[in-house]
Amino acid sequence: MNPNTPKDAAPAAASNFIRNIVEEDMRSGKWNGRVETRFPPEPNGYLHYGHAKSICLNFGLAEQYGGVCHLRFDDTNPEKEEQEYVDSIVEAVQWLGYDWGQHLYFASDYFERMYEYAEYLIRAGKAYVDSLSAEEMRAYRGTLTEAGKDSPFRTRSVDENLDLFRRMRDGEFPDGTHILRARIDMASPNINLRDPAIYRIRKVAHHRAGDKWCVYPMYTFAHPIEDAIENITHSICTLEFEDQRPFYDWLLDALAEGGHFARPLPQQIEFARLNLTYVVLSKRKLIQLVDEGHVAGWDDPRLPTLIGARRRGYTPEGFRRFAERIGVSKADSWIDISVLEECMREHLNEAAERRVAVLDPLKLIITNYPEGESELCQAPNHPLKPELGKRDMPFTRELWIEREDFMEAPVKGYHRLYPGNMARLRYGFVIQCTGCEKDADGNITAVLAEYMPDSRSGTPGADNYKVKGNLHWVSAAHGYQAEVRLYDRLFAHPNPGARREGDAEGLERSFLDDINPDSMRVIQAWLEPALKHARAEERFQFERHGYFVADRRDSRDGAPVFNRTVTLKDTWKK
RNA sequence: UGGGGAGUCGCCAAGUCGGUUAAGGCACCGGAUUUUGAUUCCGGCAUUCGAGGGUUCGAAUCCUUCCUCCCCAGCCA
Repeated sequence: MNPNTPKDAAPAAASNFIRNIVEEDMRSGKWNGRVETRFPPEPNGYLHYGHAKSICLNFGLAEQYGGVCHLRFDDTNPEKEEQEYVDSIVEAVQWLGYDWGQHLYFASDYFERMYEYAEYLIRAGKAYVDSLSAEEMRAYRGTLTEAGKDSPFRTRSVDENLDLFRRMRDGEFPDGTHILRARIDMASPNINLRDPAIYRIRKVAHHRAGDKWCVYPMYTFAHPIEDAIENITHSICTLEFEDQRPFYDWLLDALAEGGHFARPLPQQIEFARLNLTYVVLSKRKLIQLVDEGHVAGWDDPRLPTLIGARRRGYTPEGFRRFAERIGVSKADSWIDISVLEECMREHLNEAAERRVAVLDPLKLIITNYPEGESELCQAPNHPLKPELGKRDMPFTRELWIEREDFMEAPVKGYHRLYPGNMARLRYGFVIQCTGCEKDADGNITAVLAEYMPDSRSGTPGADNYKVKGNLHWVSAAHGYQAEVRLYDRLFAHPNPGARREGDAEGLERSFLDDINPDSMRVIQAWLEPALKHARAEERFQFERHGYFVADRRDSRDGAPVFNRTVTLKDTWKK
């Protein structure tokens, strides 16, 4: 086995409570070995890192147990949903590498059946049309500690309810005048069971159904039905829906009793949503960041959207690795963003070819190297994969090196360039620093050094010199300048907008106050010639710096623009 | 003060129908290799499971009291 193969290249699936449920169902034969899950986004926004966890969970489960996972759009609220979001979601899930096959569904395609089920509920005495106003309904609902009371319309006859509901559908009433409610228990300690609303009048065109409907089902009513229609076995959602599970079961049970669905019925299972430090994931905050121009758009590489992550250079494999690493449970937890970053590094370390870039250039003059001459040095494209070959890097008298690779007065432990010290120019020669040049203000303008002609990498003499320092370089005569964007975390605080110790009483913080002013630095870097031909979205490790990707929007043929995905780990404390 | 959840190492997280030393990962700390101060490799890292009481030969696992945190009163999802 290749010693460089990461130990978790093919990680054994760790046990978690959802896998346990599925495995128990497999053992008991509850579903005859079938596993069918679904990722059910509402098309009212862009997918973010939190969705990635859910996508990996649902599709991953299907993948692991030989089942299928549906991509289903929960488009029951025409006022918020748009086709644009459907398209972006499809693209994002595909980008993550998941395939739903033929199983692309829309809740709106079930509207007819949902309507029929609603009528069935009315006929079964399990639903009624209420004509209270929204405010009255709220008042009748009671509070967390007080029971609610029955609406005066709760006792309407089946015929009257049916008549009213049909007229709601036919558009006879304005929005908000009537509503269909499940008839359960206004005194239930679970507020979600106090006759929840299941169908409302909304005279709005739907992005797919057009003008066909003026009554739309509520999530509470629609979701269980969608699951049942699609024969979902395990309906996985986040914790805040836990209180709704009794209604989920009540509804499907009622429909099963009426012969509309066969048992066993889908099982709702809740898990804790993702919380990440240094990141905001709430839809409202993301919209604000975009609308107020704090970032350049929904695909800004600093945004935690999947479309942003893609531009940033994050990889689908990295997200999958991340999902597996953080696990699934019901405990509220905060994952440090560095875990995600490390997952990206791990994948990129395997996947990305190496290149050289000088981000903060300082001239290095090899005083004993002839002017006007050059020779080719060979640099491996990937140290872990020799089969990827090597490329040429021209070596000349004048080179660009990193400004931080020289110190006139070195600090303790520094082992790069300083007067008298030897270091290796990676893939080139060992040099000995002889001094530096300065301008009138004392700024260092060039480093001077002599090279050891017999120390060339790859030759027998290369090992004659034992040096600790190893620096990268680009020939001043052959390299070229290009735009590189150095991205960093969007927020400078782990919990943006949260109160801090020592905050004055009553001080209100906004997450916007915690925006990192250095979240993006645009520089002109010196790049090695081979980088000129990078294709959009091609990823590289810029040696000793980090991972970079050719921007998919702004790169041009022969002129790629690079985005920094994530830095390399650096145990040398500056 | 109603209901529903959750509390196991710095961060995640197994284990929860009681049974020898409380999985694993990440982080961290060594040490080895290394032409990336990267990677890789080896080693270390909870007498303790939110707290107290109890049952038991034996408890993170059972009982009990308490504490903390999260969610629910949209005609949103």
